[in-house]
Formats: sequence, C-alpha cells, structure tokens
Amino acid sequence: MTTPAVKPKSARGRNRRAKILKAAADLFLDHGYGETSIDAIVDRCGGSKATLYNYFSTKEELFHAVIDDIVSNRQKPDLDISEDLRTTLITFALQRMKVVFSSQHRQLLRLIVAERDRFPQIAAMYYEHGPKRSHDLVVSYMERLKSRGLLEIDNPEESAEFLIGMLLHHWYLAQLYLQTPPPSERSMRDRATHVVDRFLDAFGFPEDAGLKARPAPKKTR
Amino acid sequence: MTTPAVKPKSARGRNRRAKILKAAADLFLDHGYGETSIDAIVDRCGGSKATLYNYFSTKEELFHAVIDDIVSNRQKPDLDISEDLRTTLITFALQRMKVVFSSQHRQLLRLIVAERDRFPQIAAMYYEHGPKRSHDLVVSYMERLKSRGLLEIDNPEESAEFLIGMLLHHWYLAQLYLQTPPPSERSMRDRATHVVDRFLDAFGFPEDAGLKARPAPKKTR
DNA sequence: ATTAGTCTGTACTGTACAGTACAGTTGGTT
DNA sequence: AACCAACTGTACTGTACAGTACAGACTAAT
Repeated sequence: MTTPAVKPKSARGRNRRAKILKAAADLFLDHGYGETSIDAIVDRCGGSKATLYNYFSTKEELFHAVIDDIVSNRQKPDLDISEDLRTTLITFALQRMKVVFSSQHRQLLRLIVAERDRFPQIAAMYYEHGPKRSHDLVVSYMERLKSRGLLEIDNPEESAEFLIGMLLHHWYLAQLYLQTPPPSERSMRDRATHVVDRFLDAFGFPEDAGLKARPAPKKTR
Repeated sequence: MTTPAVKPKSARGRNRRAKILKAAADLFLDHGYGETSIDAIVDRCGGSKATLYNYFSTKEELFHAVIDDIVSNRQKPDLDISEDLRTTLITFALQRMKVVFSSQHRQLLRLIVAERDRFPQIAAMYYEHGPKRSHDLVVSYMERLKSRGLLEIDNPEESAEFLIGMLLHHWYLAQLYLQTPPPSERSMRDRATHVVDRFLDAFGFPEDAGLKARPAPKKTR
C-alpha cells in the first residue's frame, strides 16, 4: 500500500525532483542499491523523506528512474565515416573506449550487473542502448564494406564481434574485477591502432587492403 | 562480539560443515549475498543456526569460505601443446569457452562482480585464478611461438589479449546483462575455429603460417 | 551405561531500514 | 494579506534479519 508517485507541477517541484535524482544517482553509483538507504539520499539532497515519497513511490521506482535517466542521457555509440576505412575504424574504436572506460561508466556497469536479477529490464535496456547498438553499427558498416568489396568478410556479425572483443575485453575484465584506474588516453589510442591494424590483416585482401592510408613499414605487432 | 569459528574435529563435524557450505553455495549462487539469509541456509541444510555459527563466525566469513571453496576447486585453465599450433589453439579455445560459459560459472561471475566492493580480495583472487592465469598461459605460448619464428608477433601480451577477446567478449556481455542460455557446444566449436583462423591470418606469416594443418580452401569468414 | 563433546530447536535481542502519519512551515499567486 | 498547494521535520510502525542464549538430545568411545 504505497503512496502513488506524483509528477511535479511547479518549477520548484521539478527542481526538487531533479535534486533527489542527482543525489540518488551519486549514492547508488558509489555504494550500490542495497547499501544506499533512503535516509542517506534524503540527507544528501536536503528536504524530507515525505517529499521523496511524493515523487517516487518506492525505492525500486526511484532506482529505475535514476538508471533510466543516466542511460538515456549517455553518449550514444556512433560511427562517423571518413573516406578511408582505417581512420574510420580507429576513430570509432577510440570513441568507444573513452566511453566504456570512463569512471562513471565503470560504476554504472557494476551496478547494473549487480542488480540484474532484481531489475532485469534495466540490464536489458542498458545492453540495447550500449553494447548492442555499438555492435549493430559496426555490423552494418561491415556489410557495406563487404558489398563494396573492400574487405574479405563472410560473416559481418562475427567480424564485428571480433573487432570489439579485441578492443575491449581485456580491460573490461580488469574493470569488472579489479580496482585499477582507467587506461590513459595514450594507451587507448595505441590499442585502437593496433587492433584495427590486426583486424585489417585478418580481413583485408592481402594485396591492397586499406593500404591507401596504412603505412606499410610501420608494422608493429 | 562474535563467537569464534571452530574447526570440525569429528567426521560428523566435517560432514556438517560440508553440508552447510554446499547449501550456502547453492543459495548464494542462485540469489546473491544480500538476498540469502542465514535462516534460509539453515533451513536448506537442516540442523540449526547455532551449529552454523559454530563453524563460521559471521555471514561474511561463510561467504568467503564458500567462494574460496568453489574457486580453488574449479578447473584451472590449461594449454596442451600438440604438434601443430592451430590445433593447440583451437583446443585451448574450446576448453576455455566450455568453462567460462557453463551455467555454474555464469552465476559465480555475477556474484563476484556484484559483491566486489564488499569483498575485493575475493574478486582479485578469482581474477588471478581464472582470467589472469588463462591469459598468462597464452602469453607464454605466444612467446615461444615468436622465438621459434612460427608467428609474426611483436607483442605477445597484446596478441594473447586479442585472441581471448575475440573468443569471449561478445558472449561474455550477453552472459552479464541478459538471461540467455549458454551457447551450444556446436556454436562454441565453430567460434573457436573461426577465431583461431582469423588470428592466424593476422599473426601468421602470409607464405606459410600454420598451413601444415590448415585446410586452405576452407576459408570461411 | 556413563560421560564428554557436539548438535538441535526455539526463542530472544538489537538494529537497520522502508515506508507512513501528521502537525507545522514555506512560498508563490491573486 | 490571505490562501493553498507543496514542502519539511520528526517521530512512529512494522518487518527482516544477523547474531546469541540455553536447555535438552544425540553420538561415540570407554
């Protein structure tokens, strides 16, 4: 028998609600769902418990609102196509790593995994907006490259999975299990180029693959 | 002021303790740490709370013991070297996937990530015994291949990361965020061969890389 | 069969916390 | 100034659960 949630009508109300969301986001991301009490949220944003329960009828609803807010305001994966494919891929790779290995994202990630059983829809939503979307972007790009005969790809899905896996997996594990700082911009950039070059080795035509922009002597593996 | 934990002296005691561990493992893996109550554990294994607190002085200590037990009894990653490198890699890849995508492992994984902040040592221990060990195995194999001139590798670390990333990342994400069944043996086998072949494309010498056992016409990408 | 150590059931304590009740205050609108 | 809705503080209820207390029952070895 919970009090129904109410939409704020005044500007003051909208402000209060936003303050609550912000405080809750900070605490949930820092300490997790179970370890964050409603009282702690109220303490952090000022005001009173009654007000909070005016806008969010349960703790679960509040959590939902917090994650919705974060996920829908995150930078969406995107792929800017430049004239040469190596540059396009490296740019995408770097942009993706910057998002995935940002400190806000590390916290979000672990929170979502931790609460997946309690909030399976949230985990699914996150997956759709993040990893899935990024994957799909790459797949459609691969299909285009394949149909234009620029890469020797049989299975665009799989090639996209390989590219992203090489890019992210190793550091992703560290992010999940260890408490290490995010990689530097420099090392992300290095990794991006190495991954893309190895990818082109595997999927390019031996004769001419992407060679327009790829400096042949610089073969560092 | 908790009662100190006691080592079982009798066979009966050792049996009791083992039953408790088993029941706790089942419940922790199924429902997580916070959602598993001591009472539920006691209900499941019979006996009484007092006995449990005789062997484990707190809930945290019990959890620790449970995970220690599971992690140290898990199948360790291993790499059997056959005469040809393609076979060696495919065998390793398949064995690794079978472990990582088993249903027991999915549960363990999510539990460890979820509780990483409460039990950072556990997460680190898991990482060392699982992903780290597997990675190190591949690295030392790569070093050997490099020094024998069988692969064109500059950075053995990185090449190992790429191999494992291609192999695991995509399904790993699904395992973390979605509630999908584990992949079939058949699809794991397919993936293992595709990954290894693409890996050899990227790191083998164009002229002769691993061709002894690699059927050239069967180039499915 | 006695004894010592171990196990069991039940009932209890204390605490943390989600959610509610309510009386009083604030601040914007007319 | 007067009104009303939205806010605030505080105190409360109920519940879930970690950990304790204790009296009695079981088991095994002599």
